[in-house]
Amino acid sequence: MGKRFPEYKGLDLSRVNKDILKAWDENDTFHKSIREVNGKGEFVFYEGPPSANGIPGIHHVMARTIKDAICRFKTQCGYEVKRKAGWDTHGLPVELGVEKALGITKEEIGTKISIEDYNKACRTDVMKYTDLWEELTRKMGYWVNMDHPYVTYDNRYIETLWWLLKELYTKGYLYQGYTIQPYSPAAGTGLSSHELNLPGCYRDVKDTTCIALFKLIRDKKSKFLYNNIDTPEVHMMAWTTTPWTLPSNTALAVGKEIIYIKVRSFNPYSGNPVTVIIAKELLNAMFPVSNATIDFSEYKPGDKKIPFKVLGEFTGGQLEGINYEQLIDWVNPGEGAFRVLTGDFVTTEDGTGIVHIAPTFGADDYRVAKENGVPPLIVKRNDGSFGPMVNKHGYMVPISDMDESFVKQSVNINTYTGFEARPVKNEYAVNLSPDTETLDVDIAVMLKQQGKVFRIEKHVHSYPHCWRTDKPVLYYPLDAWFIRTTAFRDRMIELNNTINWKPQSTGTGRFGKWLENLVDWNLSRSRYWGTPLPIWVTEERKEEKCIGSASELKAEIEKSIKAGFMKNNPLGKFSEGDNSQENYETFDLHRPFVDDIFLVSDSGKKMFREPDLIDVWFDSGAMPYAQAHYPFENKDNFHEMFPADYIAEGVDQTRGWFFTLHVIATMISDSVAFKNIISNGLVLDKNGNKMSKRLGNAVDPFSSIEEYGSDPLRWYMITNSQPWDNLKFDISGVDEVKRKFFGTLFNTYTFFALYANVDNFRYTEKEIPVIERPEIDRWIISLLNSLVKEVGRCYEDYDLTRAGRAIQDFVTENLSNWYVRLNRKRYWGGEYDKDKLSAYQTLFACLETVSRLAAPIAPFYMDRLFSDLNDPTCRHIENSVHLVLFPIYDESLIDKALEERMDIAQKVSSMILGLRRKVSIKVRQPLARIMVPVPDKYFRDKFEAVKDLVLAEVNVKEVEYIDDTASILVKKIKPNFKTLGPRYGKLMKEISNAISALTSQEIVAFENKGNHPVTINGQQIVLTTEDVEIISEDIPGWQVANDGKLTVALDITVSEDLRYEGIAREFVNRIQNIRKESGFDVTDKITVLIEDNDFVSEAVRRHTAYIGSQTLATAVNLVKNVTGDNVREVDIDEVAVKMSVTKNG
RNA sequence: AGUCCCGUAGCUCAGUUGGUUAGAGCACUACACUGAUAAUGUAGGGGUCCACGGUUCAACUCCGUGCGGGACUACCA
Repeated sequence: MGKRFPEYKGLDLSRVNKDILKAWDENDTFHKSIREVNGKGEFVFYEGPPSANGIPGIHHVMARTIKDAICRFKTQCGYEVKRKAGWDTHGLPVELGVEKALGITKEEIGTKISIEDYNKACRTDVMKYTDLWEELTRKMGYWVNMDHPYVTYDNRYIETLWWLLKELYTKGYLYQGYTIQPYSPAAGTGLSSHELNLPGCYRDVKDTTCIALFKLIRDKKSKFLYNNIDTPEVHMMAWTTTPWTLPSNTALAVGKEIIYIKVRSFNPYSGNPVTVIIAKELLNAMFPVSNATIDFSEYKPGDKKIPFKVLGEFTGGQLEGINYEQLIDWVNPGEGAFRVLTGDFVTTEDGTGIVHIAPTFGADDYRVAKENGVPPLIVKRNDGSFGPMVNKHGYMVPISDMDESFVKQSVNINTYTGFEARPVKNEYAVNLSPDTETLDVDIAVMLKQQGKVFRIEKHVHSYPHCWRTDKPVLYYPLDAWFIRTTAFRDRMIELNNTINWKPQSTGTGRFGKWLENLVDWNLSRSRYWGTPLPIWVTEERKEEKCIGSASELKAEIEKSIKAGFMKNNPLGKFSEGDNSQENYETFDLHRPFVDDIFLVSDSGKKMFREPDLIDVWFDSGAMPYAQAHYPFENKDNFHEMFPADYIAEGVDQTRGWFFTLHVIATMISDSVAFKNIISNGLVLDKNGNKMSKRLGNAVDPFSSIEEYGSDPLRWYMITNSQPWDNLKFDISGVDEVKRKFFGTLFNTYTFFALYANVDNFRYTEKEIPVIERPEIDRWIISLLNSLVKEVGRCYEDYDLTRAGRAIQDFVTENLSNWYVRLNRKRYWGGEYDKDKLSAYQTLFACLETVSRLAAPIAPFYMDRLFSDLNDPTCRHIENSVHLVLFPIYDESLIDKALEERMDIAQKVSSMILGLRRKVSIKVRQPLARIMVPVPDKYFRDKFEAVKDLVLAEVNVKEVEYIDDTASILVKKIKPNFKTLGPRYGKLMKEISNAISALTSQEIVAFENKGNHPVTINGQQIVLTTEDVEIISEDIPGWQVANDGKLTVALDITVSEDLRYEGIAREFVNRIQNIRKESGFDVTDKITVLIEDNDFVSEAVRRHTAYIGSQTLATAVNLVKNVTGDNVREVDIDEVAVKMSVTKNG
């Protein structure tokens, strides 16, 4: 005798979680699952490295379930899925965390704490929650290989990054440029965006603003503006809150779609006539409506009210390309400047709808100028370097600081002299008397004198301030290293089109649009804890070297030692070609150690490392290469691990990891980095708010797993909504999943195990061919095969949600609620015959297949279910569902006609039960017959096949078919819009009316003839039966129910015979209850004594055998007085009857 | 500001290529059922399918414009 199927008291998924984890450990199941079957090869998955300096949240369970499920599925398909774990260790969050913990600021690094100690702290801090992460990974059942995770701070990892950077550098794709960033002249440092978001940083200040008048140049392009005007010139008006940037103006921007108008008026300061251009919407902000009526002849210079007249309108697009004269001629920027551009950032919310562009002092300005080939205004300084007109201290560059020949060539000394060396904001100067006019005011006054300004006014606006010095921030060009991603834009778009995105819209939309608007990747970060830029330059920046490996660095240092720039070699102990961790721990490529390495240039000059770090996104984007320490290792088998078949992360990574993976793979390997991708949405709290520790609405994954186990959590997250929709996480939903899906599946198994053990079913008998099994078995087998097909297709398509929902639907609706419910009697009692065996084999197959289908999403319980089924039967050698291949469906077992028949049976049963309910006749009371109208010629055969099931389910003896011709049916007719619509179009409404107007006789005639002519608007139309739907709606005098085309009537007459039978069934019910209450085993034989009572005794007499067989009673006796043990009084149709039920012998 | 996602019952979600009674589960109410029982069945209430326009014989579905929620990116002259 083999093992029994384990039986359980209750379902404790938390317990299952723990037990299965233990089993996985003991059997080393995970490592065993990393194998290939049938030569399937590898399925490459990349793990997006989490940062272990934060505590894992419930959303990580979501993202990781998506990763895990696909990997498990592919394993089941026979692929080897290696999935190396990794840790993201660099970056700002780590640094900020350490700064907070140590109570220091960025400026104090290097003074209060050495960079070395600081980085040491970062290195420790970043791994502080490693244990928690590993615990979550384990408990949630996320199978990822943690044996040798890649760590981004590892020197080997960094070495690959350097190699990649050198590849880019050598090809000319890594270059130095500048970018406009918030900069504090007082502190001499750039500010990061989070520093600008510190409270109190944005402050209202009162600045002098002005609306400057830019004089257009009259040529072919601008010709149309000079029609019907009486001034020689046309000016464009542009507002600025920073007049000090006006000398750096090199362009104007308008909105392409914005409507602009030409206005004739007067300069308020000089009183001279002017013609100006302004956005139509802002006309009245500049020219009050009331002034429109003032006669021009009445105006005198100096008048407060200035008349105006609109002369014409045009779009911004028409203005594009027009040239204008430089507003302030201090420095000549050279060719290409002073053009009107179009920019999408231009609005008509304030100002004039025309934006003054100073590429050196605004990020938008910089971008739009660059895109249009407009030069920034840059001066050459006497050290040979170039820079904006304002120096790093916030002063206008003194002429003495400029390069002599540059001054001669490009600077107007006459006009500039009065302004040079002045601070652009008075706050930057130390000893300035408080009443000193600002540069803004003086520039405005100068423009006023020249007639180049239309309005000067004080304006209060919000402006960012440096949180350290309290002084205003400038947007200022700062040096930075860039990757020339724009050179690969088209190729990246092309490659992106080959990627299978889930959802597709993220790929074509969010990601695709991002690629189209690509700008070069700014790689520089002025921080401490990260991958250093491997570039050394000489002091005058003429010579550069990019280092691409540890051995190269070691060799270069040797040269430097020879040249006398270094005393010893920090990489002295490093031996080339030895890829061991020990060898790579003999040195450190981080700051400050790399900063102390000086190299020698080819011409013999000392070289210093560029102090920047690289963007951490490069770290993670380079992960396909760096996790393999490519090309120092894995050079020959790299194609086996690149590109990835599949990755998955949150949609917030679109511009992060997804992008950097794509860029680097495109630029280095001319390939995609991943072929399939699921980007999931956020996990919100149940009210749709973002979870945050601060608000206290964050859900702790550990306690949820502890309470429910991982499976319900995983199942809920996958099936509740599509992963890319935000998930409103509600723990009661997890509870529901537990009850509905896992509870039902567990119940089904328990039911099976109970009887299989009673009958000693061990699946040792020969398999009964499906064709020989009863209809209902073939039905569930057909559905099961359909399910395998559907679920496999969904998984293949990376659609976990549909897969999970299909499984759940099968288990709860078809398997449990229909198949098992209708078949209960086949399992219990009776002979161990072919029918019973068929029932066991069928139910076993369903349960076992479900365990394999659902294993990717619910790895714990499905493993339990699988082994519970497999241990006694040994159908598979493997002891875990995760080592067994995914089921294969048999198309020949899918019988759609059978599925349709059963659908009819389910609907009819449901309708009859509804009717019983309506007339309050219990299902236990047998009824004589139902009547079913036959809607078409196939129906009768279909129904015959499922007749017995229906009759048993609803406890009715007979079915009677009613033919079409019978006149007792009341028919209803409905037009079939799908066939009529395309044919008759506009006549539909009339046809519909005509059809509904048909009488019952006409409908019958129509049915018999097969067609029916109608006349609509004088047009003869012949309707066929295809064009309408005829249903038998009612049978007068009967209890009738409808569902779509199906109609059923119930005969509710209860004859004496039926009455007695009903009472007998009542007894069976009571006896079963007593058995259960008394704690009898299902197999115990009993003796039943029933009080001899006029009302019920006839029923018992007639049905003694029936009662006995149903309740395993060896004797059912009527006695005068019931005595002895276990005497009870039960109610049979409101009559009290005494009876006793006792266990035999 | 741009790009993308979402908006269907009190809640969570389905809704195939447009076709006329818009579904399921949960919750609620009532009544049943009970050898699967931490289940189950039947019935009921509950919907301007976010709004407005358009295309069409016909729109929850397609198009446009808004509104609301969310994500990312950029920024305010």
